[in-house]
Amino acid sequence: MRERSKSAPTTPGEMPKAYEPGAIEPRWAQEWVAKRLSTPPAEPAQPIFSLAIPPPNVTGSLHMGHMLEHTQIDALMRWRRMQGFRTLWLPGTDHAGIATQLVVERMLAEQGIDRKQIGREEFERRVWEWKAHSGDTIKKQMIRLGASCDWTRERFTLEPALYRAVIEAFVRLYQEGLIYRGRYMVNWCPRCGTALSDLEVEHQERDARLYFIRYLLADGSGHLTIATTRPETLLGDTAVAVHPADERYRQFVGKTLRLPLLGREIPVIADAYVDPEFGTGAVKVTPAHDPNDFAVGERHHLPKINIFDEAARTNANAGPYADLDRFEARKRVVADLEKQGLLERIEPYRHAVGLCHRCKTPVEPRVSLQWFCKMQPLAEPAIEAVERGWIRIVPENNARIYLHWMRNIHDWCISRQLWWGHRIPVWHCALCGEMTVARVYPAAPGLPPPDPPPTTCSHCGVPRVAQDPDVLDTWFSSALWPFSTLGWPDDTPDLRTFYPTTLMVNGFDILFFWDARMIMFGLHFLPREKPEERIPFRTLYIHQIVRDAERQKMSKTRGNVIDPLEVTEKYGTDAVRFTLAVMSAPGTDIALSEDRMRSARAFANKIWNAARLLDLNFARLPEADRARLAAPASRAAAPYPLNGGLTLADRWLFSRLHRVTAEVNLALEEFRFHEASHSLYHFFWHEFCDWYLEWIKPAFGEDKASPSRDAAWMNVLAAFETALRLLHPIMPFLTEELWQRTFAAGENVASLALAKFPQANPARFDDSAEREMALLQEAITLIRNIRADMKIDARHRIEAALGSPEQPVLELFRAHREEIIRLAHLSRLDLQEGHLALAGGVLRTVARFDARVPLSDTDREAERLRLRKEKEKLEAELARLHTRLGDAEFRAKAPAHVVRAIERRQAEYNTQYQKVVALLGSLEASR
RNA sequence: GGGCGCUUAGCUCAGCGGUUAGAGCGCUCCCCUCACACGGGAGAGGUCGUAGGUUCAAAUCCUACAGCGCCCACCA
Repeated sequence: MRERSKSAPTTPGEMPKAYEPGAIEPRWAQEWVAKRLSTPPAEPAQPIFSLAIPPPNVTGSLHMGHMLEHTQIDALMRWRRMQGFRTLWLPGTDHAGIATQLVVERMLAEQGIDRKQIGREEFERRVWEWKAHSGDTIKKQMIRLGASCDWTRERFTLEPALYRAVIEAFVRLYQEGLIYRGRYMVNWCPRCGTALSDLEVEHQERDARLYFIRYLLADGSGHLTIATTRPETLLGDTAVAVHPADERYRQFVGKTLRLPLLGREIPVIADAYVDPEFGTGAVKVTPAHDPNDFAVGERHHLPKINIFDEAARTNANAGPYADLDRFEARKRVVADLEKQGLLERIEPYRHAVGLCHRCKTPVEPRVSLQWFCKMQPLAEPAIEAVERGWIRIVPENNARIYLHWMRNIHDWCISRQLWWGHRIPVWHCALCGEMTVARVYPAAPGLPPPDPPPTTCSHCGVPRVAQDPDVLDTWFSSALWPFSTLGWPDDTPDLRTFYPTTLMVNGFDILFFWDARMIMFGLHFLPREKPEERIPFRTLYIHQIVRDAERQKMSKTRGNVIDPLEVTEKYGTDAVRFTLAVMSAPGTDIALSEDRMRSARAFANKIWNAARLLDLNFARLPEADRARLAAPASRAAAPYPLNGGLTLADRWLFSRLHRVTAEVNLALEEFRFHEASHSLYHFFWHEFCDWYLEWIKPAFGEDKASPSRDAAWMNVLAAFETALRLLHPIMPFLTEELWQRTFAAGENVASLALAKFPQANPARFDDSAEREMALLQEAITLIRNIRADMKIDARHRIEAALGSPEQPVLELFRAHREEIIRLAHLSRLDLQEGHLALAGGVLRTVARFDARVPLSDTDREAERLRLRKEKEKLEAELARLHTRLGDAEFRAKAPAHVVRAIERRQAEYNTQYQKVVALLGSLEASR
């Protein structure tokens, strides 16, 4: 049934010494795609786990932020898929209107080409060219990362089907009266030549100046001084405003001022918007170039004088200052004011400047004709969906941020004066000025035919209509993504099966841009009875922000991106994935460091070599034994008992394995990738490799067939294979390679990616095995400790003695004498009942036993100092515990188990303390 | 102006009410022991930003302060 990989090494005993990701990872990446492992199977009955990718912008290639996002999504996808969910990770890309247009414009600029020279059609053709290139790069990167997407369902926001969804959404909202067109003040980017939404304006604190300018009264009876940060806009002033209750200026209200430089007469008006505390308490009013002044102008019916063109250069209204850049105009205006003695003073002033989110040009508020989407009616259900828990937001404090924003939402400017995007499907009549709406989109097979573009006005019938030149904000199409990609507006099987999607994963930076709007549009457009079935996703998980070494945010426009392919090639995909996962603690940022990647690479290598150790020994077994021991049936039987009972090491290992399994499952449930990774790292390296493999080496090294050899092999292979499964969601390549090599034969799945994810069995938790193993480890460590402190050559075997007054402890040591001898590198081990005497050696003592190494030339002084220190520490600790236990309130109020634990500890410390005192005594006596 | 977050070992960060506070890297000492020097073994290193408070008990909860960062916002 399954098809064994031809490329995987098949001969045991031939593994390279080090893990070579470059030779292994690309092979599996290709094979997973070729075999379509990530296309959800057809059976409809299974539980669904679906996610629509946050479509990367086709502005270039993927950066580390994407890699973090994709690593987390992929880990969850693989985990759920292995758990038997019918998973769909739907991939795709975003046309990213303004961002992509900017990239192509910059590219053309390098060739000295302006987009206006080549025209709209040719420009769009060039952008499509670029899109093909960028989209291809992105897909390759994702495949290389191992992203388990269903590539048969790949989407792009500007492809015909999604174009159609956008047009459908627009037309419906328009017909419902939720989309309107009007002349309002909007944020305008003079470089991009387009309107922006409020969200696309980035505020940045900057040092600026506050100019105090005199406006003379027309009757020559005096002057008013105003303060402004933008003196050049006085060219468009149509009033000066003061607060109605401001005594200082009461006499001025209603009088006429002469506008400096231009001499135009303007009134002094009273408006409560003015803050008497700021500046001089008098404000120049420029209704065409400031949002507040715009509102004042509306209230007072002031004329709006526009002094700038689309590129924020002064126009004819600026009189002698016409045809200047806005900053040049400022210089000239200030210089002339100074010359005329109208500039009182300049103060340094720090304030926020609005910048274009994409190109960082200072935004110019501008009155223009734009399209808007009414938000309040859409926001109400979106608030309810989160308040009532239909959508869970993780980490949950993001829900508060979301709700706060939603409750204060403003209408959304959705039109952009760009060429790259979905054209607004509205035709304007040259004669009557009315609008004609039509469902026009690119025709394609499988789609209903679009409306023909209107040729006559639907109102007056005159054949002089032209399509609105604007395109839609790129986030308009993004807002439809979770359902447009599944076939909406048609009621497709995919939409019925996978919507609402189970999960959305993205960064905080697009919570408002995207998540909020998906929720609003999903709730609005899905033709389903219950609102909880209309939501676009059931859980929204907000991931960390990846920063560079200087803790700067990584972003395409900032240009400080680390190419994921570069580090992937250097350290291996799995190592980078593990690094990202292990640093993914919720609510924190990730300052990516190469140190961590190196350590993750070492981890991969460690696992590789654990496999190699098994492989080398396994290779010596007869082939029939190998087939039998590695067979799925053998692993299913593990842990395999020997002579009716498991060895301590196996009880311990499987106890730990099941606990780690529980930890990993729980951590992934809660998006705690760092906990899952830590558990796996610690288990694999420090428990499985450092202790377990060392412990059992002699057993599985046996050549001769025996029940003990078989038991050892079955157990170690089963544990190792389970651990590979556990690690697969985070390190898919390494685990797949190792699994295919040893375990795939006889399995009915083609890949580890389709194998079953382990489930913890609490019956395997074995406290006594863990306690006993801890005692043995403590004994071995204690002897190694003496060796290291006494500078005993690591190659030299020595004698040692262990003594304990407790029979069970001695029994344990006796039963594992061989392991202690081997792991502490001894030539001989004596076991004695009771405490050990110093007897001319070095004696170390812990609560339940003593260890002694006979030595003639020990450094007694150093040993004495060490003991002194230990004694002091114990005294301090005992004093603390004594006070604690002497506190009646503590005994009365603390839970019984806490009191008992402290009493136990006190008893242990006491024993220890007495032994240390005695030891110190004998050391000093023999001095 | 609001809102949110951070301050724990030299560095980067976990832990967020109950044993002697952890990890990775770095550092010190020993070892190329037949899986791995991307390794093994053993260590050193922290009064958990400051000051109060709550509690039997506080890195962990509360308050204030200091420093750092982010988001939102129409005071020119």
